[in-house]
Amino acid sequence: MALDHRKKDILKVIVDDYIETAEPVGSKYLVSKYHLPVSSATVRNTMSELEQQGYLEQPHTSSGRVPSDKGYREYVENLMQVEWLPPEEARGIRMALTEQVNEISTLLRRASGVLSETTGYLSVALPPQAQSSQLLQVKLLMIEPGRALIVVVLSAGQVKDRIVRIPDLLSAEDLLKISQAIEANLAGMKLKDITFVAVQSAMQATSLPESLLNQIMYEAYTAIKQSDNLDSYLNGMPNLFAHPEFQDISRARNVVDKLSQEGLLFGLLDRQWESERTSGQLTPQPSDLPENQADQKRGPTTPGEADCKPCRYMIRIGQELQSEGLEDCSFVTTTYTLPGKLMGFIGVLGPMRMNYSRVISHISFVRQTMDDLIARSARLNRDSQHKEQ
Amino acid sequence: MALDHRKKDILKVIVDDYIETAEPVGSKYLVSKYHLPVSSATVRNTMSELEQQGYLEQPHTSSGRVPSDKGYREYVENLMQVEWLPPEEARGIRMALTEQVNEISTLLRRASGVLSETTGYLSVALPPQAQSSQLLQVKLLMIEPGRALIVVVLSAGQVKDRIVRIPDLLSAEDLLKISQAIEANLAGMKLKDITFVAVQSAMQATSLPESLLNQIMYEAYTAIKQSDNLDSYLNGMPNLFAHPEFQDISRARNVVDKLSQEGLLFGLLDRQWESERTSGQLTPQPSDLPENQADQKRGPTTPGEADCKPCRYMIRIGQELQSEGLEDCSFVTTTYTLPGKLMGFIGVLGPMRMNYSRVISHISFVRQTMDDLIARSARLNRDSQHKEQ
DNA sequence: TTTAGCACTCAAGTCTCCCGAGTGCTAAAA
DNA sequence: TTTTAGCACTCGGGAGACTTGAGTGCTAAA
Repeated sequence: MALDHRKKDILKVIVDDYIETAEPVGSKYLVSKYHLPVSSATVRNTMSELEQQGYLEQPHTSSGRVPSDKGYREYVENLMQVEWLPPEEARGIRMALTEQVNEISTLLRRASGVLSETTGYLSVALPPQAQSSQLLQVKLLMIEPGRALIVVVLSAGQVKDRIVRIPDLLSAEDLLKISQAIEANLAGMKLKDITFVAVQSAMQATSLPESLLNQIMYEAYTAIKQSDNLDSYLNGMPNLFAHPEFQDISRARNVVDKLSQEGLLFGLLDRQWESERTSGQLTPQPSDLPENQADQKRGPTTPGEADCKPCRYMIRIGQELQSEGLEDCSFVTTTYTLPGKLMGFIGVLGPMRMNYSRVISHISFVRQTMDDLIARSARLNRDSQHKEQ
Repeated sequence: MALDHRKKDILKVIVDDYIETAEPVGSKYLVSKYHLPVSSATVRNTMSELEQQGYLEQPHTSSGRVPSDKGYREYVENLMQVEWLPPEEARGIRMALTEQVNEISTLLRRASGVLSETTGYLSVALPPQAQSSQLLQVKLLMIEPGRALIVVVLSAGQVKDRIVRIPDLLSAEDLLKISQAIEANLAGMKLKDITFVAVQSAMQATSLPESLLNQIMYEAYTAIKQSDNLDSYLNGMPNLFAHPEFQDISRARNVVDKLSQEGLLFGLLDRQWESERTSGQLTPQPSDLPENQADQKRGPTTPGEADCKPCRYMIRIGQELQSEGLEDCSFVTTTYTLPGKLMGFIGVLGPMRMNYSRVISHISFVRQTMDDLIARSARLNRDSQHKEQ
């Protein structure tokens, strides 16, 4: 069932061209534009076979062919060439990401912004799955009697705060006691391992009257548990409208609708999360990790950029997204890593006809740069900690 | 130059009908649909005069009339009737806003969500202009050597945190000292009155070596000053696509483009801010405060809702927005108030052909409810503080 | 196995025609 | 003086006919 050489060549050229022009491609046009060493009739026969095998579709009789989901899948797995980023562009991206970044949230905002700008599609960046983060600190600050600010600091520099109601009688000292007790008992635990009972028993160590504690216990627990509810960064919505597949307003609306739904992106990425953990196959097709095509090995253009190679990424095409309204879209995602086996996601969403090669090289580079920055910052901290001792 | 009675009637009916149908309205149709006591010829004459006076436009000869910017302006100022919210709807909104709200940011998120859902347009909610907020607390929490979390608490329960680099040598105690010094010197000041010199002199009271302080001073200053950079809440983008004026993708794109520009909304609202302060006229037309039309005085349907009356709001129509890309839109905004003369904004953006009456009644009610909730919460705090003494 | 040739298909553009809702103007009616 | 009836005119938009051209499948020859 594998495709012979000619079929591969022709399929590749068809997808390349369709990505470029958004027009169904025909046999004669193909031969003349790409100087194929065969006649249009031969191409026609090949196309016909590719169609029978499900790699191509015909919008209507007597029109050119268009890649099917399966065709794109074959293309991204075996046919396309991922180009390296031109060094100027790489330098620009690196600078944009490096400047003035103290927090992971700033880095994510930048990453998303850069991706949408350089690819011309929609991009999204999600903070690490905080459920696996460790709790580092919990602080309770009195705002005014009856209201306190609870600040939860997680590993990898994630911070979440929220205001909670507390019993009027609690003093600033009580709050200090409570937060110290929580920290003493829960610091270092993973968020997902923290239970209500754990919070309860931690707080009982404060020897404060139980009646007071009862009122704040639940607030503290939910504040801690929900601190994974961090912000996602989405950029480039207007970019989508530039592509011909979204000229039809109803499609555009479907997509915007979907993307506005809180939680949808998390859902999509959870699936990747799953498949990363089990490092197994994806449901629709074994799609992950096409990281080692032979034709990709030609080196980078500058030695300085040598440390960026295409990395683990996942591509979901059309139906594979299993999301009504996104049938015409593809989603390329990858994960960045933080110390402590934490992972977060960045992704680019565009029409199925997106320039996969371009997107992959950009997202790879952004991911690599993020990993570098994070690692460097972690190293700096380790060093300075070392120095202190 | 004032419009006589018939002209007013006819203009009102035209705008009403155009808002409902989005079709240019013609004379004969108008007479038969609304049983006007005059003939179509008379209506035609009147329309022709209204057009000459600039209240109506004709998309092309031999088509019906459409309101112009000026026509809408006359409509919202003198012609439309603002209906009260049906009590069930009011109750629903009130419940949605009341539930589990501890923070101003939650309230804003809810308010924006409710507005976009109930009006079917796009809505936005902005936090109070923090430059006029008072600084209440500044806390510095050690995250790890070299990095600290600075938490800035403003009046009205606004909280902003960010991670800053600090000299490696600073200890947790140093941080405590610094934050206490800042609080002691700056607490109670308005954000806009805080200068770099003030921070500087505050921190010198810590008697820490100047070399250490120099490194953190600027960070602290910018963290405090930029704490007004709070999040805005925008909902209902997909709603816009449902309206016929945005079926043309390029218009839709213009709007989405504009709205994606960080800062645009703030800019639009700054202008309102200005005009609220000087309580003077708006540039294009004296547009604010049409709050006392006589025909609006018929009471609410239930006594329970009696405390909600249409409030100060501002309507900007088409060109008045002075924003390229939003020429076909209108923007209805109002301000909610917080203790200490703080003000924030909520607004609804829709096609120029939006249902102003509906939007105004909803936004008024939401504003009123927000003000109530905020005031009640402030009262509770005052009471409990009182009790403690 | 490949190619040349031919007949066939069909979307999309263009042209024409026609309909109807709408207008402005004028002269008669109120 | 104001309103109405009547009439001629306008023009967007929909329906239908026609053309064009890029594309296909099939068959027979190279």
